[in-house]
Amino acid sequence: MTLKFAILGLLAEKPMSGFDLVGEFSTARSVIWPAPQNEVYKILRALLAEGAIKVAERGARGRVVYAITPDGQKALVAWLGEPSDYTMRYEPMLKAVFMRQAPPTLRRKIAKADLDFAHSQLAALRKADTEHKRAGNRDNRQDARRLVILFYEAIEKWAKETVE
Amino acid sequence: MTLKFAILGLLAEKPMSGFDLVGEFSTARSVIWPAPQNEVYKILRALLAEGAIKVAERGARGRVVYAITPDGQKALVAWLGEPSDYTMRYEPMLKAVFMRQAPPTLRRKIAKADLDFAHSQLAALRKADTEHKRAGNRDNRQDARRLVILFYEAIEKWAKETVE
DNA sequence: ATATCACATGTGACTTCTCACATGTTAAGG
DNA sequence: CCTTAACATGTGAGAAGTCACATGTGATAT
Repeated sequence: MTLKFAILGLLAEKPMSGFDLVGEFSTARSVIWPAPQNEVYKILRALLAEGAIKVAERGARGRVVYAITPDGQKALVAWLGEPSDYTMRYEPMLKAVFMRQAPPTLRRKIAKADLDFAHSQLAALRKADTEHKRAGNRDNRQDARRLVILFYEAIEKWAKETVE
Repeated sequence: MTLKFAILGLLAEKPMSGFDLVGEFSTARSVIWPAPQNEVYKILRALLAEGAIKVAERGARGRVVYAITPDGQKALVAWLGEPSDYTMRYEPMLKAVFMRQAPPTLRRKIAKADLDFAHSQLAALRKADTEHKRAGNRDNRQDARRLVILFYEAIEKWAKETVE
């Protein structure tokens, strides 16, 4: 059900088509909550059926742009207000739990990979940050970007300690 | 498939029954990778079928204790060596992305809840840390605990900034 | 013109996950 | 003894997520 609200949240920011949404989930943002192309269209149909979104525009090549409805807005805020599920699924963290089962060389290799990934993400996030500031348009994602930056800095710190 | 290795990893630390494993996944550790009771038994049957684990002991009330086999050890290390999937599923982080869709009061409420949760987790983790140090037995989980502590400290920092 | 590629959505089979319920066994207390 | 609670595993239905493939359309470059 969480993915449903991820899609609804994106549509609350601006109207988009299924194709656009697939793009959102397959790039930088996919890191926070992944979604196969398939699911996106399925959920759009469901959201449409329950009246949370509506067809805003029909374009070329069968393109359908959806926009959030007032009902959808309400549903999104209601979800935000509900107590969160604090369980996490993050493979690198699970691997850390069992790392000691592997020889030191492998442990260092794993930490190195995590470090590289954290660096690439941090670079992208910081670039997005400065670009948003330069553009000066209001930025709905600043809270999240801050959180994700802190998150990868934590990974970075851990990985550095572990590589040594 | 990740859950399979979570179970295999736990059995690599010490032999356990399905019931024991269910307990592992429903307390502190569940926070890293959740598993319904149901799945645990199903995966145990699968692991047994592929020879990654074996029956180590049969106890009262139908209790079956499983232990990892050399093949299982190999499979675990092979999994550790594979490139990680860096996609994350963590609802609080997703909510942060769409937070600005909610009024400031609600935003503060969400951040407060995250802060409280981070605090409770940090307290538990630090307690486990000092206990392990006092006991002095070798600690397979120290890397992971360090990572999780850094993670919750990041959450804590973000939540504090956001509550203000 | 027409070939090619990016755009755009869809279907079906399969695995994993979740929820709810069902069943039998031993330990422990009154 | 006998009830109760914790121990221990299991089944089945349905939702959500994954993988691979299929289909059609419009832009653009040769």
